[in-house]
Amino acid sequence: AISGTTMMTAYAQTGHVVEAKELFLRMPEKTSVSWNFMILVLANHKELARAKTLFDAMPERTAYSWNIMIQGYVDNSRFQSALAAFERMPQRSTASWNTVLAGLVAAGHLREAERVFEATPHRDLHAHNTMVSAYCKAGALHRARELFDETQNRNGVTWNTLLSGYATAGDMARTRSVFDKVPHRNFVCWNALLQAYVQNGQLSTAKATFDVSPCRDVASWNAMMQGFAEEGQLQDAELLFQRMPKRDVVSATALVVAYARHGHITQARALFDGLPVRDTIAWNAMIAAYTQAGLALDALNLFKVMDLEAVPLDHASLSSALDACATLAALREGKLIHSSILHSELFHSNTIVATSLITMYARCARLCEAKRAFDGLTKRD
RNA sequence: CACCCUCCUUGUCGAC
Repeated sequence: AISGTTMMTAYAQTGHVVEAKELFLRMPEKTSVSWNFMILVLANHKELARAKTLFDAMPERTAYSWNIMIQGYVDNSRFQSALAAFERMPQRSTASWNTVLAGLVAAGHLREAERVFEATPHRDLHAHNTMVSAYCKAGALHRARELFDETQNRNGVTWNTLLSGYATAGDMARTRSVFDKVPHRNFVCWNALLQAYVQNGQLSTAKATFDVSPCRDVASWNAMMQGFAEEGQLQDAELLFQRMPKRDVVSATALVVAYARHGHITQARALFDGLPVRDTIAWNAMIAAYTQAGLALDALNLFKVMDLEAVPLDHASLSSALDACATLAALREGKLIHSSILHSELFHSNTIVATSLITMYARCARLCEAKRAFDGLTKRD
């Protein structure tokens, strides 16, 4: 017999969240694994409030359960809640420390991250890798290198992190020398080198790397295609897209954006409509394409469809939609979006969304004033 | 004890 927990896991992994939920509720004896797993599913689907309710209702919370909640808060940029949970939990595992560390890094709090790193009882390889990555993101490559040198038992992630750090900083000499020293180059490593050349405008070297790479996957093809697109070589990008052995939603989104940037908005939309899988970023890209083409009404309409189809919104979706409202001076629509933001409680502390909200209200207010002034004028006449 | 949570590469947006 298949256990309920196994069945539930299978449902959730195939995207059948509702079925997983029902099964969980019907399970006569809920195991600790099933509780944790249900919380994980809810947290991953941005249903943090429900996850929290379940978390509170659990008979026995392990460090694992706490870690899921902390990660959920981090994913939703609720860093205060993450820290609060971290401080409240009875015993912290290494994963707890690492989750909080990664959360602080994601929030851009390097000093705090350093403090947590120092305080971590068991600083494992994950923690080291997270900090190397943090220094790279902050442009502190010297510190990244020092920590890299101090790190025992480096793995592929450690090497790849430093390599990408140099690449982002535009230091191709060090990027290359790190690459040459990597003990076992994996797919990420080769792709990181490829991307390094792409993002530093060395498309022909990128191409050469691509051609000799023993590790070519969909990410390699996508990176090359994006390189052509960014150089304005739309036809080459298109050709690559057609020749790719495998395409995913990333490939298609990149081409949608490329079409749009070249003014081919209809082609972009056709490609978008034909996608078998459309994630949040794909929708955002299409909406932004309309906005940037000055087609604010199309942008707003597509946003409404996105919302209707229950695609998870993020700060970029909301920001684009609000920008469209601003352009159209659509105060009513803007207010609707605003209230749904307040209702969802997901974007309260998001500065990007807040900025778009202010812009929208400012623009509408100005127009309203203008309209009032105009009305006043006609009445006088 | 094992399992499930934490780190690296490709697509959208990010306020002088």
